[in-house]
Order: sequence, then structure tokens, then C-alpha cells
Amino acid sequence: MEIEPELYDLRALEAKEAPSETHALARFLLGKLLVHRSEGGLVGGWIVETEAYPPGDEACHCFRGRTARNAALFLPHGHIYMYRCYGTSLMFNISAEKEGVGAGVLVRALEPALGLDLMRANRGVADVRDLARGPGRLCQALALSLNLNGQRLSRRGRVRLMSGRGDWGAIEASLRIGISKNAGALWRYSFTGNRFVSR
DNA sequence: TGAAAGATTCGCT
DNA sequence: GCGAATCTTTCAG
Repeated sequence: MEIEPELYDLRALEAKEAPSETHALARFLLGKLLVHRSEGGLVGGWIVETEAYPPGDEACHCFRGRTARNAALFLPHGHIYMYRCYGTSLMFNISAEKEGVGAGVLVRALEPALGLDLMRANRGVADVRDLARGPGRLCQALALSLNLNGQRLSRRGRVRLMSGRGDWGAIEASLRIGISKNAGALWRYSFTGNRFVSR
């Protein structure tokens, strides 16, 4: 699989020593710019909060094997997995391991950066802080839809990742939110003190 | 074939 | 802070 360094630098990922590649990706994504070339225009934001769902994790959607819904999580790292939750909200995930290994990173919050007015229209709220703070909200703000499922992050694709600023400060690990299985793992990563982090 | 649960959000108190 | 909305997937019977 071709990896475009600016979008998705695997060597940088591997240089960070982490418990598994999923965790390395979850931390790597912090501070990167997530951009969607949507129907209405360009929208995007800085990733400030992620959660890791590594192989063998009971809370991961692929814990009980591959199904039609979770198939995208078994694609090589860098593919999009979209999931509808509670009938109302969409979740945006990125597959995190090699082909055939099910794992992913949930992107939980963005600091809005591109197309703020379009994001406001998509969300129906004005306050920047309410645009993309939460996994369902960020999907709505960026107009991410289920048909992105299985697509790869790519410079030519509709969804891409761009390199970040450098001034984000410390990363902290905390409890993942809203799950019941394996709830004690500190696999949620965020920038300490950032006001766009959920909860 | 049916039932339950779910990586949430919003509005109301 | 609490509870309802909402609907698809998955597993059990």
C-alpha cells in the first residue's frame, strides 16, 4: 500500500514506541488537520481527541470477528470506518493495523479550522466550541457520511489528513467514554487543557 | 424472527 | 443532571 508521507507518515508512527500500532496511530493523529472536500465546500479541523480500539479489545467492533459492518476495520491502516450509533449519530474511525487485523481509532473531537461557516450551517449552531466537540458532532460538522466507509485517506480522496502545527503541548491518556466492555483502559488520548476536547 | 444493546446528542428541569 | 429519541446490527431461540 502506498503511503503518502504528508498525509500519513508510517515511519513517524513506528518511531513512537507504543503498546501497539493502534495506540501509536491514536497519538499520531493528535494535532493533524482532518479535511473533507464536501459537496458544500472544504471543511476541516485539528484533531484534539482520539480513542484506540486495538486488536483483542472487547470494546472494539471486530472483537467477535469480521462482519459486513466492521469489514473496513480489517483494511490496512488509513482506511475510513463509518458507524451509526444510537440510530442518530455517526462515528468516524480510521483502520489502524495491517490488512486482515481488525482495529481502529475513533476520532472524537476537532478544533474547527476550515470552513467554519459551512460547519455552522451543517450543525445548526453558532458557537465554535459546539461544532465538532464529540464524535457525532464532528461527523455532522464535516458532513461525513456512511458512504465514505471503506475509502482510504488520500491526497486525491474526499477525506485527507494534513500535517499539523507543533504547539499543542502535552498529550494525556484517560478512560474511553460511553463503553461498557473493557471500560478501565486508559486508551483515550487528548491534549491536556484543550477546550475543544469532549466532556 | 424477535429482542436487546449501542464508541451519542439534545432538550428540559 | 437526567431521560428520551432512534434504528441498524447482531445474536439467541
